[in-house]
Amino acid sequence: MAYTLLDIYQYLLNSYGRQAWWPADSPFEVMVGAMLTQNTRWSNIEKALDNLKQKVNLDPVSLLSLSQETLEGCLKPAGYFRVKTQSLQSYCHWYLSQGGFSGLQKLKTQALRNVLLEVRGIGPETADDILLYAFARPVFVIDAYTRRLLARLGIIKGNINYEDLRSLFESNLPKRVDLYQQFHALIVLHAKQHCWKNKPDCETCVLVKGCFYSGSSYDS
DNA sequence: ACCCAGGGTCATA
DNA sequence: TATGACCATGGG
Repeated sequence: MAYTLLDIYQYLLNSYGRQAWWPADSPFEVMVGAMLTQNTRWSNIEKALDNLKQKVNLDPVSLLSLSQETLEGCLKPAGYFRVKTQSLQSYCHWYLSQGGFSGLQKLKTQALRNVLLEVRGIGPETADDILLYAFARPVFVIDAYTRRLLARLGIIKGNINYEDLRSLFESNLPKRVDLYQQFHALIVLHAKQHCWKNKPDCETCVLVKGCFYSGSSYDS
């Protein structure tokens, strides 16, 4: 590959600087945000989080004290509000049954990942968001932007599966939480800054000349 | 009016 | 294992 993953990281870091990710007041809020943001803009999730905070403290016991209707009402701006209400309630029950944050923090990363994936509504990316940004584990988060960027750079084929791409990152980078947190944040920022649908040209982007990887041509 | 967003589940072949 | 339908709101 022309670029190593570290090259890409250095370029992004030099271009944008360090990012403050994930915005949240607590690890539990990170988890809630991770579940809500599935296939949805963060601005929508902020509205839902505000609705929740206006009713209760953002902790599992308080969330479970809300009726189904009330919770759905709060989550409405987040989209898929019925699905996400179910997922969030399942998560809260599971979280408490596992002894909360301190109980879960005792598990090794692989074990924690496995039990996370058993929760309704948590797939690989959401699990890895939670592992990396709430539990501070060295797990690389793969999303659509990550896949498109690497496909655009010719490093991977667009249809590489999640686990293969994750292991590509984790086996070619130092296993450092801070690095993983920054890298993922920078990839998302870069995609939004330069590779938007309406501005396919990005002369300031040295990494990908004429970069335009928001379209579907690199999805397959 | 259309497109899509920081995915996941389930049914089908 | 892989593809497709479905979930739903809000911003461009």
